Amino acid sequence: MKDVPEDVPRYADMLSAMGTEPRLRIMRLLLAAHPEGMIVGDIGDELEIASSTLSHHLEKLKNEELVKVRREGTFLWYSANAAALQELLGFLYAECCTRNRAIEPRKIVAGR
Amino acid sequence: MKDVPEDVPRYADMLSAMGTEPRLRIMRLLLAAHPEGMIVGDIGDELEIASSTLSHHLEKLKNEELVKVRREGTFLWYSANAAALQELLGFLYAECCTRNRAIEPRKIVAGR
DNA sequence: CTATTATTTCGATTATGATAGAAATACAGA
DNA sequence: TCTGTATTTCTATCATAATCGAAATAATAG
Repeated sequence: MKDVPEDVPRYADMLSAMGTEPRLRIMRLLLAAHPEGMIVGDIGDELEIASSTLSHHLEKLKNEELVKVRREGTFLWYSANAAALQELLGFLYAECCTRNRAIEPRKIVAGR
Repeated sequence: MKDVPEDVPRYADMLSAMGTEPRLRIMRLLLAAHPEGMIVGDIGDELEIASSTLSHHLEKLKNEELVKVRREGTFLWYSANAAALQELLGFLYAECCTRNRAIEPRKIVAGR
């Protein structure tokens, strides 16, 4: 398992995209509604975010591949990209403890 | 399992703290060196970060409880806070799919 | 106390991001 | 085509963050 330094900026951007209160709320909401997701208007209603601001946040999450979009008529359905999230967590722990094997990576990753 | 909206800002700050290239590199380095961690000077040498800049980044990671510090003589040893990371991941997925149980949360969390 | 090394704080500059109102675009239906 | 609703883009403002050199502090050894 080698280091992949070229991926660091990409994963940093993903973390950063989730690193604000409104966007983290959006991600949690979409995860709760996984896998169908929600339409933009309902997200905005539930989180009370102005439409232009919400659009800006959704664009960022989309750019970082944290959410996916599909159109259905006049509605856009946004949903969490579970595979990308999984990748991100894998990357974070990829080298865990490689300099000292006292603790198993799974022990940290797996959680409850 | 209830929603805990008051925790959102805290976890957003944790994600944001890891959401820059230099700090994500620091976290990965400290995870690789887990659980002893590394001294500031060695982190700076390995990542080629100016000492004042590095200090700034370490302070932020420490404020968000992502790293722990202990002093040993004139050296400061920084190490990853594995428990805090675990909490963060747990929070992210806490409500996964609660609006539709088609997918098991573990399936997304567990990874390889 | 002095010298030396490790680390942080100060101060200033530059860049990036969050926000939202108003205007523009996309789609569906009559 | 005209209308109404959903969503995005435009434009501007304000706040926060990254960076680093220089000076300051912390700890140890002599």
